[in-house]
Amino acid sequence: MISDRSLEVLRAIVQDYIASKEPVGSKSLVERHSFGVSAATIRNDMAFLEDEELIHAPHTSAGRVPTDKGYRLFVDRLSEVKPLNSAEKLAIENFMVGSADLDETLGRTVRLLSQLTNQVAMVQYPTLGKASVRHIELIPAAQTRVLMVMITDNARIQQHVVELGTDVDEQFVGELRAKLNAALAGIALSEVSSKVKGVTAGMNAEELKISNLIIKNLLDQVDANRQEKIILAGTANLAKREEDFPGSISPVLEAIEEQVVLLKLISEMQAEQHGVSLRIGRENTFEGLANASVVVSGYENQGNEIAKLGVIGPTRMDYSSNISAVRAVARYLTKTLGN
Amino acid sequence: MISDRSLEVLRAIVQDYIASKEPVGSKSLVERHSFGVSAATIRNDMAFLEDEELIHAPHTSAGRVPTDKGYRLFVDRLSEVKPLNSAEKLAIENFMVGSADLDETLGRTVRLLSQLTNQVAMVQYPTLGKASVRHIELIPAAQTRVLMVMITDNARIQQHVVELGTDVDEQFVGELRAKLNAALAGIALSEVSSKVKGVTAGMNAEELKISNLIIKNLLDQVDANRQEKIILAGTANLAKREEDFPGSISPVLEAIEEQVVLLKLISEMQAEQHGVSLRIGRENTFEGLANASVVVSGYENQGNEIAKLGVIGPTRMDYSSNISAVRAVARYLTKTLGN
DNA sequence: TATTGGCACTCAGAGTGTTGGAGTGCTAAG
DNA sequence: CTTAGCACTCCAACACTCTGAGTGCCAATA
Repeated sequence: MISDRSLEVLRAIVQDYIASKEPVGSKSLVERHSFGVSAATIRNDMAFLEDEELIHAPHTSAGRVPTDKGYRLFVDRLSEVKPLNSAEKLAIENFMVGSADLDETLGRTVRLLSQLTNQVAMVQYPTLGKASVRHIELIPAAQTRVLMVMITDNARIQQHVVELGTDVDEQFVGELRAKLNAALAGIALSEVSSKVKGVTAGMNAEELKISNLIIKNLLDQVDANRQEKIILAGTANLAKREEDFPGSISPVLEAIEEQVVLLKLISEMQAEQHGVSLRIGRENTFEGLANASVVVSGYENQGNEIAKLGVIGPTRMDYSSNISAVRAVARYLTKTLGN
Repeated sequence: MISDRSLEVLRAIVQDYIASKEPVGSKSLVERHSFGVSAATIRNDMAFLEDEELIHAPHTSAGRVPTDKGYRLFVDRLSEVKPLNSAEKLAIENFMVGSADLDETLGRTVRLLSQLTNQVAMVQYPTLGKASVRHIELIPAAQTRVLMVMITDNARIQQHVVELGTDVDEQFVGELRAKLNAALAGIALSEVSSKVKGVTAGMNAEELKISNLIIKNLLDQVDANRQEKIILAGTANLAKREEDFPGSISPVLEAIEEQVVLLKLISEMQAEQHGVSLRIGRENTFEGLANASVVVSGYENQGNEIAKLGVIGPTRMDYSSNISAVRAVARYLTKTLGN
């Protein structure tokens, strides 16, 4: 059983280490915090914490540093979420004012989050959710290809090229476009697959084949979150924190450059406490992020979580501030999308 | 007047320095190259080159390092464009095979270029060029806002939110949309501004006001290259080359993260020799890129340059290889777009 | 006049001691 | 359980030396 004082010691170590970036020893610990006991006692507690693998000594006769496990215990049980100060709140308000379309809103959001935390920020584009079809456009793009564009009423545009395998018959494509729009305009995305069936009535085999190709593609886009996308900001913050990443920052850069890695990472993270999800150091399955921590929160539209946003930084980060920043920005984004 | 041998010495210094990353001295120079003269003679030449500010000694009794001016002379007069080896050609072919829509093609291209050069690669999205309007969509996006989407027949989509200042009249927006499409579908972008005028005939003052707002926005999009966009790949390569950037890589990261900076940079660069444009070190007006060089080439569609692509790396980069890689990728992209 | 060998000089960087201080673990006493 | 005391460890900083690569200059030479 871990004593209460040991936990206090762990909290103190984490806090001091985050502040000073130096391993923290028993003596400076009793100086800076009022435990009411001597350094020797603290040392006993530290020995215990080390047995539990919550802290770790980089070498004999050095202070201690929290392990991933130590940080985890800290955020789960010892840290309070620091409320934003008024300057930060103001920054958020100002940043969001006058946002126009989705691209711009998300672009602003990701920059805001990176400025607020001084970390790398990421925002995932929303999934389609409850939107409905506004317009479908088919554009002959090459000899045998058609570009399909779907516009939804939540102002998103999805596009994809369909390879037909045969030459494009412009007139037929025009007819199909009209039929699709007649059948689907105003229809919720969730209803598209059922409503689309009637469209192919009365077609001959050749036409049917082409139509089915295009419709299949359309359906792919409707349910596909494969189209997901993440935008980043503040990559330069990594370089500034370079000393926080043992070895090099380049594996981290590589990881965040790979949309696939980020999407996988994000999708694995489900909200825990405070509506925020956290991965610390080696908890990230991806090797390149072994020295990084990820803070993620979902944001909503019409009451449903539609995507996530968050920050990536060194394991030695200020969890309290970052968690509260991520939460706050997620809330403001939810609010902005509500309008 | 610079003697031929001095130029040879400069070339040797640049080559050795790029290869070894160490300042190069007179002795190792005569060992590695057959000048047919002694080290003392080379030293005289080096003194001359230093007077001309083509090379520079980091400190007394160290070897010499090319200056920006030295690199410039090197690329302009001394270097040959290194043809790609067959492995590289193969890589390009394989990479481009099966590209589908524009997004994907450009995405592949930028990754290809970064792999080929081991530098940060960038690709600018094409300007609208000679495209024509395929479809215009107006979507009420909020109380007083309309999302305008323009689809062109070269498979590009531009969107923007228009703030009307008054509540959206859905029916009128629908009518306007129909009128715009009737007037503009199939019209070349260059013709849009003249053809659009008739649309507002017979409208009352209120309708006219709204229409003009939307039309103004439409025209903005037509001629605007402000909508331009650049995609990046291989940022992690910067971190790997960290020692090549005196100080820190973070100013460089900051610069390339700013689309505005990159766009300005690119727009200032007009093709020089070999169809490639080059900025070396402080030739970049942007301060953060003082230790970086930029290699850029345009790519074409239907015989017109529609946008640019290139790489960013340390001033001490292998110019020959990078120039040829940028050229080759630009050509292949041009070819791919031709299909 | 251009080239060369020789020479004295410089200096960064690597290697080696030396030292001080912060930190530890252990033990015996309170 | 806590504490003071003590012996021990080891990093970091500093000073010092040494070496090798490199330089500039000069007088001799072709």
